[in-house]
Amino acid sequence: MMFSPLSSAVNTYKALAHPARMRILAMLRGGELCVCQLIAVVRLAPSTISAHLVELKRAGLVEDRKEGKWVHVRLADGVDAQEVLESVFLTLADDPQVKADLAVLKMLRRVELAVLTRAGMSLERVGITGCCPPAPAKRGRA
Amino acid sequence: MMFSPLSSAVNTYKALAHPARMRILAMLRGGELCVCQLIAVVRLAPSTISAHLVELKRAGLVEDRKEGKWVHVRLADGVDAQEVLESVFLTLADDPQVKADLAVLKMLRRVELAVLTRAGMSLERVGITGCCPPAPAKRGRA
DNA sequence: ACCATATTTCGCGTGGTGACGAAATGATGT
DNA sequence: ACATCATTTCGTCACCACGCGAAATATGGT
Repeated sequence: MMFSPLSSAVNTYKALAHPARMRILAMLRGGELCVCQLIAVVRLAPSTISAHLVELKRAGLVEDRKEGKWVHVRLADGVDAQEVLESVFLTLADDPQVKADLAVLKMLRRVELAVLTRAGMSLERVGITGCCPPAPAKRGRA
Repeated sequence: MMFSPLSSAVNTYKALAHPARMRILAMLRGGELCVCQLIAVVRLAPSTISAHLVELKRAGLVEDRKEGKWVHVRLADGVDAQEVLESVFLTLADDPQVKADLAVLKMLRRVELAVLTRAGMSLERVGITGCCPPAPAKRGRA
């Protein structure tokens, strides 16, 4: 499909205008990731993450690749996207949430995908604790 | 208010993710404009344009200034915005809609604001014709 | 003071977005 | 063939964005 520069720019910015999608892009900066890893870090339902990825693909910002049981996602290498993404990453570099994501990711990369998925994409269950909510902490003691 | 880099970036992109707002920004590139001029070119209800301007102000992309009966809008000079806007303008430079807007604007700048507003912000009524819909053309003859 | 008028605010209808869980899909491994 | 399991699609719900016209606000002219 052919779109005017205006509407394709609008589509790009629409895709960027959501925290979860920005976090995903920031994580992909470090290289290709499995969808299950994104689910684990962003902590949204698989169906929700999937929808966000559809949006990012529609905007031409990411591409995916099926490898066996898993789907791997990476930043698109189109010139169009590249430029926008660079400016995105500059502002995001010192965001606390993004930094936390990258820290978790560093640990997560050492966990086999099979282990992660068998744990239901739960970070806690693969030994990565206290990253986002320090614990469920049902309201009771400190 | 203080926002994290992530959420302020999201807010910025949300503000950019609408054709009318992008067109407004592209027009402001050429310098300060009266709200009534924006209404005339974009052809949306005054209340709608006003709402879009509120959005752009919230995102820190534009500032306004009241001069007598009229409100003048200009691009914000914050460093944050400046950088994003430049990349926006590059992609928008050869968009047909944006180019048409700028052409209309060139003519509009020679029309006094009082004349424009007394014409109900109608381009046709100030002698600028055939820019967007070649004519109402109620469906009947060619 | 009063009227005209440029812009904003308000209220409302309509359509789209984002969340989820349940069900479908498609590839693996037994 | 069949069971398993990662991911997507679908249906649903709540909410927000965006359009408008009517009413409110504020400024200038008479």
